[in-house]
Parts: sequence; C-alpha cells; structure tokens
Amino acid sequence: MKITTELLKGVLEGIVLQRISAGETYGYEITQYLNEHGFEDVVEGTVYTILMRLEKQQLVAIEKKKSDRGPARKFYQLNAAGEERLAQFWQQWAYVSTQLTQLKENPA
Amino acid sequence: MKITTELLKGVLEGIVLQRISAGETYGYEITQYLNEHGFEDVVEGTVYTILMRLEKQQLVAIEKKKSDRGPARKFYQLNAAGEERLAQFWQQWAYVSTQLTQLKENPA
DNA sequence: TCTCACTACTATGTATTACTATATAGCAGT
DNA sequence: ACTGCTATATAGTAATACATAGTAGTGAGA
Repeated sequence: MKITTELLKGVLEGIVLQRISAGETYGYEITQYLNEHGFEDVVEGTVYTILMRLEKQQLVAIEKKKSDRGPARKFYQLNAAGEERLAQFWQQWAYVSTQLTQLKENPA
Repeated sequence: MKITTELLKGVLEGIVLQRISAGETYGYEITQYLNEHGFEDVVEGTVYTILMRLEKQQLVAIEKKKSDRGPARKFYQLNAAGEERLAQFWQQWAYVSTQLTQLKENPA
C-alpha cells in the first residue's frame, strides 16, 4: 500500500528505534526489513538519514564490523537515552492512536 | 500530553477532514475542538494553513456566513473529492497502525 | 466613548523530515 | 573488465506544523 509521506514522519524513527532495540542491526538490514514488512517504498537513503540523526543525538552506540560480502557494516545498539526515546515514542503513538479512534467513532 | 510535531504530520489534515465531514464547520471551531480533545497544543495558524491547503486542492466547498459575535465565518463542507481523501486517510491510518502493532508485538 | 476580551481570518518565516538522486566502495561470478 | 549485489554516505528538494504577528468585527463594562 502506498503511504503518504507525511503520515510516516515521526513514525519511521520509531520503527528504526524499535528494530535496533530488538537486536543489534545495521542500515541495510533495517531497510530490507521495512520493505518486507509493509513499508515497501522506504529506501536506503531515508534509513541512513535516520541513523545519522540518532547518532547525532547520541541515542545509539556504534560498532563497525567486517562483512563477508561488501564493505564493513555499522552496527547500532540503543543506549539508555535511546531506550527512553523509544518508550516515549510508543506512549505518544498510543495516545494519538486513541484520540484518533475516538474522533472517528464519536464525532461529538 | 505533549506530542512530537512530527507525529502529527499528515494526521492533522485527516482530523480536520473528519471534523468537516461530521458537519459544516469553520476554522476557529475546529481549533477549539482539537484543543479540547487531546490536541491541546495545536494553534490557529496550523488549522488555517490546513484549511487553505484543502481549499487549494479543491476538496472543500466554502460559504461565508455572518456571525453573531465577531467577523463573518468561513464554513467548510467536503465535496466528493474531499470525502474520497478522507476515506484514503483512514485506510492509510489503519494500515500503518496495523503494521506498527505487529512490529511492536512480533519483532521477528 | 474608550478599552478590553473574545472571535475569526490572513500572512510570513522557520525547523524538521522523508525522499530523490548520486557517489563511493568491497566482493563474487562471468 | 564488467555486471550485480551488498553497504554506506550526502547534497538537494518538497511538504508540513508551528511561532508570530497583523487585521478586523462585535459586545460588555468603566
């Protein structure tokens, strides 16, 4: 399904955080995961910008590891601040989601 | 609850469409409704930009009516294209919402 | 009459963010 | 050498929520 760009804003960062939280991973893998799990149109460039942003905000720890195929991978792990950000994201998502459901079902 | 700006992108337009769909209304009223229903921090300027955008994209019909208190109000109504856009929004929202829930509960 | 509060819309500028497009680089197979 | 797959990086663009300020009309109270 084609999703409006604007609906993804904020959401994508949350998804990336969640993926990293689920286990050490890197940009290319995250992109593939997204493409296979309902977000077909998300491209590599988008994921890398998000990762760079997380790094800049010091929410992740980074480790470079050699790959058997292609250039070295940058593995990401959430630090304490990253976990907190992720928790915040889910809270906010739940809140917005609840409000929207109410709005739709009870327009009064 | 304080919601990250980015999480609101795309969502706010959907909410405004839904409000108009629920019955002829105008900018000031929509703003107040939002402020009283979980989106305290949304300001008038934001709502009016959305309304102008909807008008530009020809998703709404407009009628000016005198008010008993203050200047004339611009009442908005959805036309066919607007109703379709609203339906699309809910579809996309449901989709993203489903994917996110799966992602959270089943990280595999 | 003047001021204030409330209502209502308009306009400008800014920050954030997803996307496009492109570049770089390593390795395998032909 | 060439192609294809893996993997990261980055400059540029468009969309959008927000902050802020301005304009205006109405009615109430001093």
